[in-house]
Amino acid sequence: MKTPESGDVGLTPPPNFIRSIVSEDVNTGKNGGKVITRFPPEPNGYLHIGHAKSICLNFGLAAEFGGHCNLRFDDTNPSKEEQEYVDSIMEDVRWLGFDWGDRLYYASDYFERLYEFAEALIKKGKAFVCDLTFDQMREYRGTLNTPGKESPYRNRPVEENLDLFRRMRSGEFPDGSKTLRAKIDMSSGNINMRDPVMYRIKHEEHQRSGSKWCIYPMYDYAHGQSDSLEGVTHSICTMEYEDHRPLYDWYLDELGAYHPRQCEFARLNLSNTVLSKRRLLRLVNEGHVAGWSDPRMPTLAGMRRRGYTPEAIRNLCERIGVGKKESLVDMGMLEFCVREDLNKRAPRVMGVLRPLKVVIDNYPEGKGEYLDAINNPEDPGAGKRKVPFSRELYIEQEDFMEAPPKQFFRLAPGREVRLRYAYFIRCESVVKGPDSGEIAEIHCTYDPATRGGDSPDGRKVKATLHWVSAERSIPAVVRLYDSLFVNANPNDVGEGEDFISYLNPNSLEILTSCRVEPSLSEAIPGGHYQFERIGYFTADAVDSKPGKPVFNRIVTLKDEWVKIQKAEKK
RNA sequence: UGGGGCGUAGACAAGCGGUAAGUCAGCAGAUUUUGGAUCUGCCAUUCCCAGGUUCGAAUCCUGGCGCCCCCA
Repeated sequence: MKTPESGDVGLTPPPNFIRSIVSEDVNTGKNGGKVITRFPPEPNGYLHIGHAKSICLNFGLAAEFGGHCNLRFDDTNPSKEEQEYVDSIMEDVRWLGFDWGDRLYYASDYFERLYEFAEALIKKGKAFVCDLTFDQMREYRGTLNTPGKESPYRNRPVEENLDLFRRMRSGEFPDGSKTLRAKIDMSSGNINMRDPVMYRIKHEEHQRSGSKWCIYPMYDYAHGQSDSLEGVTHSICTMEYEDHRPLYDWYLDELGAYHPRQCEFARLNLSNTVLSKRRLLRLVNEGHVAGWSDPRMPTLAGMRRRGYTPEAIRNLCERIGVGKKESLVDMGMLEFCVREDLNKRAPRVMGVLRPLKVVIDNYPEGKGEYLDAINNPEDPGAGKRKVPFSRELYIEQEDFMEAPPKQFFRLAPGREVRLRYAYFIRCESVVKGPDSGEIAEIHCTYDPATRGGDSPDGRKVKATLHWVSAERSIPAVVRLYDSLFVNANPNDVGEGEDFISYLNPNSLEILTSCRVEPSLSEAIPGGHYQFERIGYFTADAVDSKPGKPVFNRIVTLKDEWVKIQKAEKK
């Protein structure tokens, strides 16, 4: 999968057992050497990074073996699905960089075919109409350790089943009064095989088929047959469906239909966040986040808003591999992927998050000048820009210390540092606030001979600071995001505990008095920038406006100094 | 007292009978007008445990143990 922004994704995909299976099937000429996969989301939630793993796998395999991947909405449940989700899913898959072409399908389009299959099974004596209520059915099902009992309706004659099923379809019976069940084995150790329900009655409007149907197929029944109808060769799903495979196979075998091969892989877990639909829904509904696309959410919509790139996400998916083992991928891996991507292409800019005023006493009052700054040292083609310098500047509060520890080599009284692309400055004095004793501003002198940042006499400084002109910078709002949860695995909660209690109270900090270089007045919404020495940011796609930029922090830069500080605390 | 799956470093993950790849993290150094980036070196005598087979086992066999999923 190539994109204009990054052409190196997926060129040499690492080996994994699913690729081996597909590759072998291709080599042995199975399915005529064709590979057709599918991504089958249920349109009842937003896609998250766990889905991205599946999307990358399915579309990636199809691309690698010259096949294709279908996008199929598994919209068999009329009560839970909404157009909002359908739209967001399509947007997210496209954003990730994949294209299903004209292969957009809906399971609901197969309702008629699915119905015919069901009648075929009835005629074959492999399915029956059951009058057990929901509760009775649960009773009859048995438990993990005890076999179930056969339904008293199990041996209805074929003709009666056919008649009843047709009347179910025509709307003669109320919701829940009857189901169509497969006749398999009530004593199976695999509970999925204990005469599973194929159809239930639901007098509900379906968003696509309207009121045409009042019976709807169950997932297990609809899914495999949909795969079959589409000629899918490899039906790739997550491990929890491994138990369902015997049923998947059973339907197809009894029907004598084209039989795709189901393969299961372990779903993705990411540290410090949650990826279950139920939990994400709770975060949204209980207002812990500002909706599905809150930049802290692991949804693709949220990650996009946060500023993560599709390249980074695809790279992550490749790096983590595909296996059957349950795992918890460290968020650090994702962060590495974004840094790696953005380092190559994000233009560098200067912005001061927590400003501290610096006055250059020996710089002429009223004077101003423009200095050359390199847009991206990693990309010579990115060119240069002019940054305004003046007598009064802002630097980062944390770049100055009155009484620095030994390892701090930024600005301090009497010490000289470099202002990036500008001059060497030396701190001469500190002015404190009237009451609090807080540092109000610092006074420095500059060395005119160091213009641009080089010293003709070869003297060295230990630090280079970013800065902005007090007068010629513009205000900006910056939102600092951190992980949503404080513990690595919020799913792993003790008895009676709620994952909500592990929410990170500091997952969002909004800074409103930031100053950024004037070029950022035109920051492109959704564009990516590296604030030198701080991190990668995106101009918020919704809130950022010309002249009034709003930035989201995607990820910090690696920072040796915070590491040192942490080490010293210990 | 059923069925299915999984156990290789702090986190991922190759390996498929010939003597433990790679990535992230970590550590050390070089370099650096971002304490960024880059570069170099280090980081599992051992693969859940115990037996067995073999000249040789992470890989094969037997028996344990642990974790996950399925009745919701």
